[in-house]
Amino acid sequence: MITAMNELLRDHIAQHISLDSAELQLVEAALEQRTLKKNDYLLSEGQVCNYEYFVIKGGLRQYEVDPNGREIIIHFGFENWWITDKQSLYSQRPSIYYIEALEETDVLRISREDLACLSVKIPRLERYFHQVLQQSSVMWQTKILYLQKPAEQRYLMFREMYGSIEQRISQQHVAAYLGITRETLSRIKGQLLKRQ
Amino acid sequence: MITAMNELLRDHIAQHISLDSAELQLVEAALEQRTLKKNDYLLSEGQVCNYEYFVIKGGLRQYEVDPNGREIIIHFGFENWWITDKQSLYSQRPSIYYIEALEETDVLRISREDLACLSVKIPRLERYFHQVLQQSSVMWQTKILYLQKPAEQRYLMFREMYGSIEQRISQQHVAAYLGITRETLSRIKGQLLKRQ
DNA sequence: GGACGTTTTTGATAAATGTCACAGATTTAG
DNA sequence: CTAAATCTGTGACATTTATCAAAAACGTCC
Repeated sequence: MITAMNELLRDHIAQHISLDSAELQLVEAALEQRTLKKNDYLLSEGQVCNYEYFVIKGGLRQYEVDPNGREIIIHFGFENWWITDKQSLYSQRPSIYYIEALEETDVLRISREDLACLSVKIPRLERYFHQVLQQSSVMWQTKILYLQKPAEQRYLMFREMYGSIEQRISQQHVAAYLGITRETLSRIKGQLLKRQ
Repeated sequence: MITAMNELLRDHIAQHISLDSAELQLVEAALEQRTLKKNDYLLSEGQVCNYEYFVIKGGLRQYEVDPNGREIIIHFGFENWWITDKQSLYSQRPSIYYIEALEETDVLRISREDLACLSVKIPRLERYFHQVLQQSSVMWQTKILYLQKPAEQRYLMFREMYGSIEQRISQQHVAAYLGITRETLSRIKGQLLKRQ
């Protein structure tokens, strides 16, 4: 039997807990693969989010559209990241976010129900998801810290956190992630270049 | 035997999972109570954080002091909240944060090691902490969203999230939490009063 | 009840960031 | 390969927010 579960996810899990092949097969059975073209949506405002998604190729952005039509990006998801709207997933209420593909993207998804079942059958899996959640919590805390600093410092932190991935994100999306306008970001980049 | 564990925590746990009295006693044995006077520190910059703290009375603020000496508050902790520096706790590296009492405060603390032991003995406890973490994740995500909006909207969201607790926090601390100056916050409050 | 320390308010001014308009540059689709 | 669409850079100007200084309000301790 050919395993459908991507190596990336298997490795990612293995970094946190070890599963035997029977357990891996259980996990695998709960996963579905989905492919998105650029600008396709994984989730739209008003939908109830029912899945956690693991990115195996490509990139996504999670954003809100505010009453003035402005997009506020709160999160990016690239290879090896889990992404979902936890708020909607846990409350089972309509999401206020869009999750959209920035490029051609492959994800594995697992439903809330399947995840709950799996957690009962494989308690160690809860530890894996707990550790993933801890990591993302720390990231969010760091982002909160930097959002309270001036624009230039926000951009520098973005570079540190997203490193090589910066080139895959358009400048307007970086700006929307940092809470500044694209014009301001453009000027900041110009100044940084002049200074170095 | 008199139980040292505060009712607040017992109720808080009971809202998520149910423990029998033997299990409760195990948890209790791992907890220590600490009392802080106003302005006492639970954690200082440079220390490695080794505990998770549950507030049973009073309030705390978690903040960074930036290179210019400005305080950036990323989080408050009041009754019924767990508070810690997860970044330091998980990495066992020195913290960049202070956690300071805003008023006379009682907390229960549990060490990282004891928590790990307890999680093995009482697997359900992991679910409790997972759910607590999920809740705080959602809060942080909401804060990230609002930090990308203008000052007035940040203040309004603060009011919604912290409601009645606002009166227990000085205005300069609210400002430091919202990433604006106290002067700006004062003017915003003035305008809101004039408009309503 | 006063005196002290702290916090909040207010005003004048400076700095940072946003807005709008448009010209280049780059990417995409046919 | 070219035309259209999208993204990025730049300038002039508006708006928001920060800074600094001082006065008013508040709290606390004798």
